[in-house]
Amino acid sequence: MKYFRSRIVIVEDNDAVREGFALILNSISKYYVVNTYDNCEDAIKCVKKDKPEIILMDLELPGMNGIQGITEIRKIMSGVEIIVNTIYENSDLVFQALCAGATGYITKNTSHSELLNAIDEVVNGGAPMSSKIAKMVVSSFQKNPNSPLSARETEVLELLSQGKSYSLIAKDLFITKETAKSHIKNIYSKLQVNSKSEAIAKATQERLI
Amino acid sequence: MKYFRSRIVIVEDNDAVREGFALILNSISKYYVVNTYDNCEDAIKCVKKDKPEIILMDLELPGMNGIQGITEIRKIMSGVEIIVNTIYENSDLVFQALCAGATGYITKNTSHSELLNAIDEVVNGGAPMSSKIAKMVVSSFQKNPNSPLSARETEVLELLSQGKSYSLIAKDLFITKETAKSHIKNIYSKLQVNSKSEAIAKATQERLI
DNA sequence: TTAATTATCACCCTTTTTTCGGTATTTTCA
DNA sequence: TGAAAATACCGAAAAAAGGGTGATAATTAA
Repeated sequence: MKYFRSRIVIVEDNDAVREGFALILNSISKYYVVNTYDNCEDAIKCVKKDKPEIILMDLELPGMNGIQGITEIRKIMSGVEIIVNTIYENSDLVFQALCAGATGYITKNTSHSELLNAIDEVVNGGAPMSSKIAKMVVSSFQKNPNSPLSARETEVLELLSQGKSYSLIAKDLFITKETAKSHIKNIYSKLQVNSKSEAIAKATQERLI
Repeated sequence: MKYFRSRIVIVEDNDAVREGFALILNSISKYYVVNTYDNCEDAIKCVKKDKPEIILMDLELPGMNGIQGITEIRKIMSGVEIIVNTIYENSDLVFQALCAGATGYITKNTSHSELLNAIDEVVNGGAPMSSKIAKMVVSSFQKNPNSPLSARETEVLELLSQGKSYSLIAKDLFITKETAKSHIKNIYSKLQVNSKSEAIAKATQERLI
């Protein structure tokens, strides 16, 4: 049981939506809307004074965009939980927001009660997001099943990505350095790259490892 | 609206739990439990015949473990949705399961109705998981705020991880190749590594980039 | 407000590693 | 019975790593 109201800041450029959220949240005893902003810049300036536990944040804002905003706010208050609330359900944006430090990502077609649930989830250490977003996030972990590489080559690539040299890879796989070299040459030609780090970059992008 | 019952397979070694699930699911018109197994090996053998859309899978099983099981099943039926249902809420296991191809991960303290919700979520293209798991997954995207590297060094490391050579990095940052080299040397000493790919591996592990 | 430290930039030389271009045998599997 | 994969070797050229040095700006600590 929480004894204090959760301090919430809202960053949202649509006046009606922003004021609406504030009204709803303030009507519930466990929440307390400290401040609301229609742009990131002002929110960043005041975040130290506002000391919110949770920030409800739109991404499409005039001036600084939401992703940069999240990054900046995180630099100032690393502990704050940021829930993105946007109309966009674009995979790049989702990953950018999460990487920048968002805890949750919910789209604007969700109902008010779901928004309240999302806030509760965050308070309880969760990471609220729509099913579709969750699926995208989970998919990003999964290997590409159509790898052009053979099993052995994948094994070699795995070791490469662990930072191992030719000699170490050879030792690990009980083959000669020259053989490791051969495998790597084939990997490069299949992935159309010509260095270890390029191979790792491509393999990571295409989730071959 | 779905017109056909979702074909479900259950892999769970506890007889009571397994039969319980099957009974509950079969009592609901939109589900149909094709088969149940108390081990991975048998499930793998029959997955082609069973043609499930969804597999409900325990991880602690006699014989082959659940992670390997997921990998094998995915090789045979790449489209099947696998929901892990286990008592363990260990981060390594979660990531291993997701990487191996699990779509959802729910722990065994969730109620039956939540389990049913999870199945529905999967049917509708979602990725069900508990708040705590979701938070772990989301956290895995977020940068480590306590990086030992300077801003410039992080920039260089970012380019390194994109597979760029010394000369390309220098060109991108409008510095000489020798300066890029200096930065890289410093990065190596701070991360205690001695090659590009080791640096990338360490940076990825510690989420410095 | 200094003094000290850190960050950024830049150069040189040597050694090691990697890359590129080949060739070639054996094993495995469809 | 082929084709692909895995194994192994060689030499030249290019890139990276290891060891230094040093200047200037910026930031932090005393």
